[in-house]
Amino acid sequence: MTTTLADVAARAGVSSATVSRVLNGNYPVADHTRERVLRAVEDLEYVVNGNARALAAATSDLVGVLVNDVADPFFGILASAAQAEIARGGDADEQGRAGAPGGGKLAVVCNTGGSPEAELTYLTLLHRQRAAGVILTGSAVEGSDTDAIADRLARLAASGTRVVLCGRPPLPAGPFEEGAGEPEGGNPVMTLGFDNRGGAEQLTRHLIRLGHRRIGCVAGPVDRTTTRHRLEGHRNALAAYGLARECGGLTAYGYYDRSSGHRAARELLDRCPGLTAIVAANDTVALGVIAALRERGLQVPRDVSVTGFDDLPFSVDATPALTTVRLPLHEAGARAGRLVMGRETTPGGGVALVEGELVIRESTAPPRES
Amino acid sequence: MTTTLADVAARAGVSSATVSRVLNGNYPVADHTRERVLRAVEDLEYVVNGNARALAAATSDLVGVLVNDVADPFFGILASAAQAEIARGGDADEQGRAGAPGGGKLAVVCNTGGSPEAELTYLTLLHRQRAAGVILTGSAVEGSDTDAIADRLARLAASGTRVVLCGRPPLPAGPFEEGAGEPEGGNPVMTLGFDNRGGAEQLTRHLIRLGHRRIGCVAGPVDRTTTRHRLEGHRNALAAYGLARECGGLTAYGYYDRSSGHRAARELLDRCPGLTAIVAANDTVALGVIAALRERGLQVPRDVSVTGFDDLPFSVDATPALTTVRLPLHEAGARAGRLVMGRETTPGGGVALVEGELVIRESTAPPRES
DNA sequence: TTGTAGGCGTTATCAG
DNA sequence: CTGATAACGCCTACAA
Repeated sequence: MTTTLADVAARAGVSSATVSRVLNGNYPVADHTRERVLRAVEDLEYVVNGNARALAAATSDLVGVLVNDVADPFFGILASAAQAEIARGGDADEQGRAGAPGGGKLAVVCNTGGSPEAELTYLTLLHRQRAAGVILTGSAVEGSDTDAIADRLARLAASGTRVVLCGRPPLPAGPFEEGAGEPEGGNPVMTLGFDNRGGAEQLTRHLIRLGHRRIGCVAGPVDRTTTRHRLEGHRNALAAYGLARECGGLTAYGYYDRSSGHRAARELLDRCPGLTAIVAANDTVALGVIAALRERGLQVPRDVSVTGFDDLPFSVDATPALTTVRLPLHEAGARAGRLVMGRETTPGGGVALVEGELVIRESTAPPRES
Repeated sequence: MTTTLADVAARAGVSSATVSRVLNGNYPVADHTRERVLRAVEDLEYVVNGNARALAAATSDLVGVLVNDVADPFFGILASAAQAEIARGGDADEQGRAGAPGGGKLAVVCNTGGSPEAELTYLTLLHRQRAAGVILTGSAVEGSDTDAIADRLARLAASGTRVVLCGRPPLPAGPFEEGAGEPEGGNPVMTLGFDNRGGAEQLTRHLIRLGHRRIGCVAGPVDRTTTRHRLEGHRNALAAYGLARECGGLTAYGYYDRSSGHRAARELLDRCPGLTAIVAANDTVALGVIAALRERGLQVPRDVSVTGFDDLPFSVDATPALTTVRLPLHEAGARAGRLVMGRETTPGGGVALVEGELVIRESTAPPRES
């Protein structure tokens, strides 16, 4: 049926071992022999069986990149940067030979839809395939399968797969990783976190300094870590200025998408018409908020100031251009890629924090004199 | 080291064959035996080796989705929809048993950056892994590796992998597929094309009917099929109104991104200050065009009308909201997913065309009286 | 430099 | 229903 190494060997008049050596280039082979083999490969249109190879060599060149939503540029940028770095090659250990031309590995991005079950499913599949590495991006859902996921990640790492968490809190230290070392022949789980708390706090402080006193907040889904952290940052700022009580109830939850922002803004406006500013869960949500405001005849930032988060590419083109916190998504993705390839390591404790930068544009201004 | 089927078998006091049967659930096994086996699997935290399985069973549950750029929502939406459909399960042939919980297959999206070499690399890797299916999205580069890619696709299909082209022209009929049947035990290569030509023509006609006579065009990269088709549609409309000569030279090429649109618009403006409308390669490019216009003190649509293409989610939030052609990306992706799972077939000849729909919003208006 | 042979972890085919 | 025992296609000591 399909042509195998043996077929190629037969046609080239050599042993299958020789063909293997030619293909992997990790053993000396006489030039003329090599040529004969390569010609046979061409003639037969031979394609190595990756599964057989992985089985025999006990190594794989698959790296999984799990994201909440590929359709969301936030993850798209992260994934794209990671992918480029992974494909680049130059792995720390197994330098030189590797399946992919160029020496790099094959990054496959898996769309989890933010569902813990889907994450688990993909993690299992990747484990089955004995993936070389896994990057898990995006906020985790608190509760439900947290333990199961942590468990699976720990096992993946223990079995030699390199695991990187990006934009998600580090795993709680398990029984094995109390010391500085790695758990028994495995790799440590590395973490690249985003400073969501700090970023959110900057945003709200900016608003308060501008003179705002009644600030609403459109948060993400309740059960996600990112939501909680951004909310904490917001509340920290509020508390620092003694505004906790005044704005405490002005929070509406929703998804990280435009329509949620739209809906939540209307809800907030109904609840508190005196609002002068709204902090959105992210840029996409902010767009929805602005649309809702406009529909009510409110101008941004004249009547209401609005902030985003992430600084996605479109934010500068929005009208008005969004005041937001820039997360270096591209760099973070690239760094995660390098980490998973073992080409770089996290400084200490396996946890690095990526800072956000306040970007002030046109969607925020002092509240109107009233 | 890692626990295998044999380990589980030993612990459960059965043969490895029995364990395999329990795990796959495709053969009758006594209840108490099954339980014992499952307990052993739990205890040992056993994870099947996907490679060994794929090797022995000669089947894989990997489906590759190749995209030009994950960071671009156009592809993100396509990939996300396809992924959902692929994970859903319910494969035509191998119903019931399948590696992934839920019966579906594992969709992995591969970022090619639009480079033919990267496409080839991924295709090769997928072929190596004996992928169950491949969806290739986005425009093809004309020239260079076209033949190599077509060849590889044909071979993939011939070897049983289901191949779907989405948003890309069909493969030239090879020597084998002249008849209606499939090439010798393989699958046909199915195509889901977008009506780029028709969409572009509608856009330009809309502009002309509005009264525009000097229409510029910011096209995509010269060598891509999508670019060529959209340009053809544009020129068809121009020709239909006898405007071909007048606007013939008003075309600037660039990438499908914002900054290219920005640069190209300035170039066009310098070349022809009398321009009253600009047709952009897609929505993202249109955003750049609008930004450039604004920097020159030109208002959209009062001074210059602008159109996009694709109708990505952000287009309705742009200022002014973009007049564009909506491509049903989500549906197309889902359909491609169903096709690659063999759950649906293309009507006739393996080629289906997806129509775009003209969406008129605020970025176009009649030219100013001058 | 090249060939031989054993093994990687599963599935599938036969008996029992 | 369950247990041996061949494949599956490739890699890699070990020999020559």
